[in-house]
Amino acid sequence: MNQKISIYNTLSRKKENFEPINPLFAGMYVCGPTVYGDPHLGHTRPAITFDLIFRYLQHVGYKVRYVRNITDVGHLENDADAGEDKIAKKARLEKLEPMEVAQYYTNRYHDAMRLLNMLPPSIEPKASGHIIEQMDMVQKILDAGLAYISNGSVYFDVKKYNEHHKYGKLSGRVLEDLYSNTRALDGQDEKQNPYDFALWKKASPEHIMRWSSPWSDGFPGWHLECSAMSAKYLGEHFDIHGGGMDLLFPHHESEIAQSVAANKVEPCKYWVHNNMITVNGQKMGKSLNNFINLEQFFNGSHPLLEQAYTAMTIRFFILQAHYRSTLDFSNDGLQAAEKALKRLLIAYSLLEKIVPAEQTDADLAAFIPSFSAKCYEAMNDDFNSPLVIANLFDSTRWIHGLNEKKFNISKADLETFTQTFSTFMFDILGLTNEASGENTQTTEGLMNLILAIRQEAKTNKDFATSDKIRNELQKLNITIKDTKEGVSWSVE
RNA sequence: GGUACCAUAGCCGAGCGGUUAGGCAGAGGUCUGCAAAACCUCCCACAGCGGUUCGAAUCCGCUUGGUACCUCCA
Repeated sequence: MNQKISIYNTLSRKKENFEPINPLFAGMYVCGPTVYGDPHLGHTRPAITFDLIFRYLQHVGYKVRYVRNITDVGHLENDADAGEDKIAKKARLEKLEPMEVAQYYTNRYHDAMRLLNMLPPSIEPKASGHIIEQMDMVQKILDAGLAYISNGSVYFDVKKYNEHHKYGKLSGRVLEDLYSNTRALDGQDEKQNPYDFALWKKASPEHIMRWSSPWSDGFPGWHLECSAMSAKYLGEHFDIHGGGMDLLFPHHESEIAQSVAANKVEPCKYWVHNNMITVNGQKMGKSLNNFINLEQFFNGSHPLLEQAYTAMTIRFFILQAHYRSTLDFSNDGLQAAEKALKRLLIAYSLLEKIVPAEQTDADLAAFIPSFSAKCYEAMNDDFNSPLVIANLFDSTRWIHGLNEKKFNISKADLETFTQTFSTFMFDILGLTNEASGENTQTTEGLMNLILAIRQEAKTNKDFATSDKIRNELQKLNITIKDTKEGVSWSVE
């Protein structure tokens, strides 16, 4: 690898050098969505964060296996015994097969991810397809003596585990505090201690998602799927485990405990957590009922939205903040992102049209390698996408200078410049020009005809006609701009 | 209450001990029949109080304010 990446590890609360377990290969597991509702803005944060990491690791030469699960069983709506599976509940409400619900929302999720230009993960395993692996893991933990059976359910024995390991090492908690701070919930009589968590839950008669097991007809517990599936596809010890900060405790903490109990090894080397998207300073979340669906962004239908925002605007908006910072939703912020992205895209289209000269001016010749170096430096420093964007903006000054023929650039340097810009903008940040490619030959021909007529009117100083054409086209969301180089048009 | 973390110009948002972040908005200008857009220039902030240091937005302590997790959550 020609780049040294430093990555913030939640486990050590420090940036560490990224050194994968197997040189040249990188394994990354990310907690995916529970498919019981439409994807909302909150879902895009981890998706974009780990898409960025995936893209960058690949770019610098790692062979990356990126695993992101689909949770279609097992997440309880409330507390243990009184709880009902989220998918099952939705299925009951909508009178659908549970798998129909899961499939529907999985499709919706995929559609949104595609629009946001996410690369698909290498493997996207479903919890429901890995019941056997999860049962095996339960048995291993039972065999290790770190779980107990209670009324058909299997619970992880946190207290016993803690005798030889440290439960709470990831989230910085100590067991004694957990004990005194755990709320008294209903139906905890099955547990020996309130902080124990379920590995297998016996299904109540009305529970429609259930599988046979040695312990009971039931379903796997909250945290088990990620442990089982990551081990299956990435090995018992892999490189990166990612997810939202809200999953730190108890989800990831429990994953560590389960994996250590079952496999005698911690699941991963680097824990990476993205921060939350907030609305008016508060976390955007399903449970707080303050989330905005992605579809609502795309059509502008949510009351908090002043307008519709494209997928790329959202992607850019998110990339403009570092993944470990909270990001507050605002119309101002999104509108700023929309304009800023447009400027970068315009700059790139200008860059593509630059005609090279014999030689490159000295200042520019110095800039081009430093531009590339700074972009790599930013990405190497814990994937600092806002800094990459700042560097792209710095380069636009040179692009405009070239466009106005203030500088000269050689063919080779122009290629390097274009390559650097395009690599970071499109390959690594994963931005795209949504508008391009929409215009058919017919449209192109029609527009050329209309603009020729308008130009004729202008030449004849018939501004009434030329303005009429411009205004009427504007009503069709086609914007005409008279520039020095000629007339340009674009569809909004 | 416990645990983690944050506080940067009108707004968003980098910064990790010493020289410009960047974007949006705003002001001036260039271009233009007029628009619009674009481009150029300008706008120098770090919650408060102490401390460490030759030097602190950056390290330490305290205070204030805020967030997340401790129950499903991206």
